[in-house]
Amino acid sequence: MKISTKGRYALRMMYDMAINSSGSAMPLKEIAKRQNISIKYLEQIVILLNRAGFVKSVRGAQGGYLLARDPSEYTVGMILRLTEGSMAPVACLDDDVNQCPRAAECPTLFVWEKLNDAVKGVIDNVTLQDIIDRSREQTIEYNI
Amino acid sequence: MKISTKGRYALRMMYDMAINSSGSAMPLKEIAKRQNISIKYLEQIVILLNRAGFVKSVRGAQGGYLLARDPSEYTVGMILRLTEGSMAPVACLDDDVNQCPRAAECPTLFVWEKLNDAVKGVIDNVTLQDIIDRSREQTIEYNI
DNA sequence: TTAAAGCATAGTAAATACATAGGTATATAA
DNA sequence: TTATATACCTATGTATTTACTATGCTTTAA
Repeated sequence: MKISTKGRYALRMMYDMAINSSGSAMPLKEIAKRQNISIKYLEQIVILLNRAGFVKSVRGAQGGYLLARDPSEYTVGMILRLTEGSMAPVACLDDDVNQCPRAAECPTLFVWEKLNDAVKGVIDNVTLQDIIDRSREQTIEYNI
Repeated sequence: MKISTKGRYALRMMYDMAINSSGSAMPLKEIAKRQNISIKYLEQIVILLNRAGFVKSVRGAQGGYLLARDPSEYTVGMILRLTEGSMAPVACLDDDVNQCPRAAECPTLFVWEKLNDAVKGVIDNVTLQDIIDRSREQTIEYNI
């Protein structure tokens, strides 16, 4: 039940772009340095964000990445599902393909449904903007 | 973020013991047959439940396993944590050992804390008895 | 034209998931 | 007392996933 580095790094990367780039493209090299993550690994993760249209890429020298939308338009759930795959606790809640033939009699299904709802309740209601706001508050506390 | 077969099978095994054994020990062979799970795999899982005192074993012919306590005394969380390990979404919430040195400045920590609380809110508040009650209701619906 | 960036694909070591296999120990029933 | 049924224990195997690393190509601003 762990979230892998892929999802966590994607979130940190988008957070980093949001707070550090001001209109111009942010090269992965700098994100990798600030976040202390292998640039080569980030390259593989950002390609998912790019293909999904979550970030825009600028090729060539002085290039890099930019958020495609306002931070308030990305939920944590969007980013995690894209990178981690489904966030459902069991495969039978993923989609119709993995439907279990025993679902109707499954005595534990309601537990997984409750768990799924609880997870969704969090990840679909926290946005990148919320993370930014929260980190600003933390910084202020430190400056007192 | 998936729950593995180990945790799910442990839950099904304990549920099976609860509803099918009436005082006498239930052999794994029968549980394996009813639940359609490899008996050899169940053996490895039940050993965890046994060592933790969740079930009692009866050796020899006519032997098997019994729940050690009333179904209402087992939460889903107890069973999952025993078999799956920690249910926290990130390692830094597991224990003091995995504490991240950046925790104080971590912009995403509050998200993982909320997620952890949401998961705990479900798995620590659903008991084996709840699963039994719910499955009885389902059966009744079918008999209408 | 060159350097800095993104883009694409492959490789790899370690861990994890999901079992299977084969044997030993113990208790019951014939 | 012997056969059988069960728990118990340890090892092995295979596929997949995780978390990277490596190599090389393409694009573009300066």
